[in-house]
Amino acid sequence: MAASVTSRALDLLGAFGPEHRSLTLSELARRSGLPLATAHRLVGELHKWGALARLASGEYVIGRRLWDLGLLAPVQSGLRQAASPFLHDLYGATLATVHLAVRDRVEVLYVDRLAGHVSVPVVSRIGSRLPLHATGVGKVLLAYAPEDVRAEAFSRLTRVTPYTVTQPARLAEQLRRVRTEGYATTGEEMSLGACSVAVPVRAGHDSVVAALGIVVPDLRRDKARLVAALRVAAQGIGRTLASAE
Amino acid sequence: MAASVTSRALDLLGAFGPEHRSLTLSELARRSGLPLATAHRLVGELHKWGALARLASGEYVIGRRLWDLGLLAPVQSGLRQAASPFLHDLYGATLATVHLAVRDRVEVLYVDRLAGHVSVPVVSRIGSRLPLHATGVGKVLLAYAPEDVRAEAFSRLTRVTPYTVTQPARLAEQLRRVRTEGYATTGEEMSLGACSVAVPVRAGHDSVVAALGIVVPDLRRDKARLVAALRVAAQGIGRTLASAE
DNA sequence: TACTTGTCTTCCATTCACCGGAAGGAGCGG
DNA sequence: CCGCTCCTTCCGGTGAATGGAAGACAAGTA
Repeated sequence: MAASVTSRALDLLGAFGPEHRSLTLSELARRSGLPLATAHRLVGELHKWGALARLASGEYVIGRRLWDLGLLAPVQSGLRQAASPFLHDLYGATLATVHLAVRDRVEVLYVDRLAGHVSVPVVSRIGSRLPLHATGVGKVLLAYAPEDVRAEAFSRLTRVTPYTVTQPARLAEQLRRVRTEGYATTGEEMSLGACSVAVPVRAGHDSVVAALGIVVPDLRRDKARLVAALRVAAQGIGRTLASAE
Repeated sequence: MAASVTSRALDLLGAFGPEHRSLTLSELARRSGLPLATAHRLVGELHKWGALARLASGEYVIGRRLWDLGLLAPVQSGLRQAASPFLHDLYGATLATVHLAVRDRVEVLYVDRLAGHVSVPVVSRIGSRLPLHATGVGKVLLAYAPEDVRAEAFSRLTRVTPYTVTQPARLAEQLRRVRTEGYATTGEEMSLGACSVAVPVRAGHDSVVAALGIVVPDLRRDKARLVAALRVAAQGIGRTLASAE
């Protein structure tokens, strides 16, 4: 119950999220469970320092100083740096939305993303987390995940669209094919009108450290070419990672 | 002098910077001017919440939770979104490092960046700030900045390389040419071996809202082509911004 | 082994900064 | 004008933050 000032201030920051990018003072107080007067004082300090900024409307948003700080976080920074040029190549070759993702516990965490002009409906953003079973990169990461993670993921096969795979047996079969074929696909399982292909990114020879995927409106056309392009890029990333130790 | 707990905790976070991505507890205490015991306790709270993470070596780094939060900051998010595909096009056309920057007071703030395989020595990163007078995008932003900003910038023409323009008269002449010609160039003024070209990005017809630039090893070759490609991209971004209101 | 020098961690009595109810102000819609 | 919601300010009691001191640990030196 003991609530230190620090944790209270942090809880105020925690009230923000992808769905709540801007909040009024009273919303902040409500969402963090603090008395209005207390929230007011703490928000004032956060604002003074630059952790929060205030819109013309009076609502608060995450400030630029936190943006700066966040960019310093070593969240897969080696991976992102190594991958960057290959993502562009891949975009150039496919003109599709490109995704680089890692597994964070039982979710997909998108660490980089590259959107094209003609965008199919894509939900992901850099930093967003999605279920492992409903995305291409997620299936790849799940296929090579340890047993306990797979068990946990199978216990929460939520339906997102009518096409989401929610039958454990069918998903297990798909994962088996991912391991033998070396790539995963989805068809409108996360978002209607969007299909995806993804391949694993390996550091050295064994471990899968990330997944590389693209989102396209239709897969029937030239899946083979897309898979080939993905493989070239994934291998390039892997080599870069290996050479950088 | 009165140092509230909140501001102290924030000061601990502020001890991190591009040059100091990982810090030991004692470094944190020193850099923030806090007694070791106090720093220890506060860092513990920040760590528990996920604002800081701890490396195997025992050093602290910015944690993933702050990374998440930072991504929520509305730092030119409209601009970044509108520009993204055009940056890729520009990279495809030039294979050079591409920069999108805005002016933050008297500095250049890089809001997006796209690096190629063969990278010339480039100092910038997303989120980094550099002086206005020593970079291509900086000169563009300075050329269209209000009078007081220009005055302030002229009062601090620091030398970065032997080629940095530090004479006010010469810089003023260059800015005049930026306005008449519509583009700015630099030659090893920020970093040896790196030249740059940049053009303004206009929303609607008048105001310059950002600058778009590329960095190449040599400019003598095909400056005209590069400027043309930059202009196409900048116009595209401007149109997208205008159509999105 | 004993000593040095640097880390990090824990403890606890003092005190001072945080707390939050209450009251006042500002804006809005009926 | 009243009622509603939001934001801001005030202030006395009190419990959470403070930081010196002491101990634990590791690495380097003689």
